[in-house]
Amino acid sequence: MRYWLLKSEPSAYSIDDMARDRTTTWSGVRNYQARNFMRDQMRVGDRALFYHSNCEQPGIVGIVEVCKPAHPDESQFDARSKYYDRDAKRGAPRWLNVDVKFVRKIRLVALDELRRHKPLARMRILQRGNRLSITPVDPAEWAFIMKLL
DNA sequence: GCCAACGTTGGC
DNA sequence: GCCAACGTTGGC
Repeated sequence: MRYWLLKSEPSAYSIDDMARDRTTTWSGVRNYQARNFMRDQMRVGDRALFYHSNCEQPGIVGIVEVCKPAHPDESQFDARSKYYDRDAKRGAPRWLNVDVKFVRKIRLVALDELRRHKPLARMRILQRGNRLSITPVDPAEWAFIMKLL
């Protein structure tokens, strides 16, 4: 089993939305590296940190679990969606998504707190210029964060 | 709102 | 295949 970090802008989809919905389709990912993580490495049962980005208090706010493996992202076929991709075909979908289910909310572990912990220094989220919305989390990093809670 | 960093596009 | 231009991300 692997560990992940999933970014979401709370103005678009927050941990409270996740808690209300219980499960959600992680659609709208339009980056090949992130897609490949979902397609090639994410498995049902993998756990992920739910991270609020581009907001007043960026940081980790919850835990979710992969509950359905990668399948075609429906929004790529929807001409009215901002995620529409005219080059994507039903027979050859370009974009995939997994589904995730809510596990629990946690206290905010803010970005600046993460930065203060040496064992977390290599986390992708802390590297400058990081933009990937799905990143692997090392098991040791995961364990360290769980102890902070 | 600014702007650095990054991924993608497209002309050549 | 190179690389400049462009659009997006996301912390500040």
